[in-house]
Amino acid sequence: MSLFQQTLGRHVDLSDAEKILLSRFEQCPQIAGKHQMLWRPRAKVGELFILQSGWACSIRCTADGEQQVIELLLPGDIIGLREFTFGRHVSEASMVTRGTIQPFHHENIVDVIAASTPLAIALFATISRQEALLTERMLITLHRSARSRLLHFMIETFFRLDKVRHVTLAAFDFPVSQRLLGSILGLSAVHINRILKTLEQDGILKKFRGHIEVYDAKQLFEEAQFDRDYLGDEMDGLKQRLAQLQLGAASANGP
Amino acid sequence: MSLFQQTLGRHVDLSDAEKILLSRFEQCPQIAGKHQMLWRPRAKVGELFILQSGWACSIRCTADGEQQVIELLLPGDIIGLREFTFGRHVSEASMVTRGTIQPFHHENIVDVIAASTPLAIALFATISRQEALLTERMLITLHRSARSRLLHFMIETFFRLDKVRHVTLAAFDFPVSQRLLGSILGLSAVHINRILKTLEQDGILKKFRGHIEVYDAKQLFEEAQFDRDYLGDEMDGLKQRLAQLQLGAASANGP
DNA sequence: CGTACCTTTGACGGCTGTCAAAGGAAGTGG
DNA sequence: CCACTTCCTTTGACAGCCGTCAAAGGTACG
Repeated sequence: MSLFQQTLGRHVDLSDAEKILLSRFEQCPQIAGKHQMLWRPRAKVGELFILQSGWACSIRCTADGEQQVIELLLPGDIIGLREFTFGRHVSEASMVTRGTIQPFHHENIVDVIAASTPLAIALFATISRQEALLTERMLITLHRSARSRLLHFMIETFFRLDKVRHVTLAAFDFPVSQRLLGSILGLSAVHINRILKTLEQDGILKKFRGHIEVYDAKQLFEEAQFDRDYLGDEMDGLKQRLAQLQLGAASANGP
Repeated sequence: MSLFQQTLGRHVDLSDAEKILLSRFEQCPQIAGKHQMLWRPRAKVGELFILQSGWACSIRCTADGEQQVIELLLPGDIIGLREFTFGRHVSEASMVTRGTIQPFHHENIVDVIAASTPLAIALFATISRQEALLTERMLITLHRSARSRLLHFMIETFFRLDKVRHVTLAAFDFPVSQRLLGSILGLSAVHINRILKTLEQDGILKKFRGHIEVYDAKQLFEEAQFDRDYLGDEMDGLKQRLAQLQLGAASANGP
């Protein structure tokens, strides 16, 4: 099963027909270089991308040339999902590392929604989870210290990675520069550096160029006050109704 | 045309059949009192609400009893849309003022999505706009001063109100206490008060209990660096594809 | 008429940004 | 393989925004 099917399949059970529908999106994979821009701000919304490998982010560029990172995108994520109903992009998107992307036209999402209610719901669940990530980040930004924010972001990213492909907390890849961390968390790169230094001194973790080593997971989670609830994939309340709908459709179309 | 139809109709053109489908949601309106809680945190997701009149908000309550406001909801908004695919609520919702709400079960959204692709897309557009609001608020929180944040929030709320029912910038209702403003913007009530005082001294605006009077709109917009892009309803790129789909469906079902 | 909440004001302190400068790492082209 | 450039990391000094605490007056609601 492909990464994309796996991602949407976290929310609903996919039939063979639906897998075929999705496989149409997974053609023409492309290599995207580090820092490659995927669309320009204010460009008409057209191509979206499934991120197969590598990390990406969406960015807002302010009038005074500052770069503000909106979200970090990991393998399995759809780049641009948040804006596919807009006429024009309000953000720009670019690769954080080199990676593989599969472009598709935003109109194709409409076709999928029209063709399969379960997939439509799965897409809703996907965008809702994305919004939940954003909500959590906003609340934490508003109410916690820089150190707690940084720790929380590292744990969140670890869990998101772990869902896609098993990684270990003790040591995992984390190709995000201190400057980029600052842009994501709304802190200066200087301050990020100071925090990282104290984290190392306190024996909690060490970020060493492209990866993180965690020395004291217990204290890490304690300080970050991490609550996994918002990362859940389950959709219990709706699966039942989807099953009813499919039964109804089957009997209507049946012999 | 009802408020709800008007809200979804901002994104797509509604057929008569779709209006009938939506009218099913708009039964049994209820009065909800000030501060009335609409669901408890961690409750199973069940009833959602169309807000017909009055203001509401969704809230996260932390372990230490602090209240963090996630979003402000205005007439025409769907309360709980962000969480309808989740098994359990991660937030709680409550009324800011007295108002009217129309409850419906979250499974009904699935039925609407199954019954009408244009309505499904309109719901996507709605949730995407909600996410855009959140994104904007997060970026502004991360990168702007408290004063700029407060001004920006006031303007945003004005435009959201103005979409639903024409209001004037010179004087409009704004039933949000200084404490609540603090919870929304992640500032202490004390600091909100200090900012409001300077805003009045600078001749920009005055918040007087339940409403705002704007004295100097030009300077207001200038300081807030307000950019309307993210509030747009248009969905140009997808309307065409929706029309194609409907034509296809019509010829398939036709005589 | 009393109680609870909201607003207002002052003093103080800490977290975090800005500026500046230097050393290190990595990618590029010859 | 080396020189060069660019970006990233590290460190120090200093300033300012905004939170916290405390207390008093005002307002709404029962």
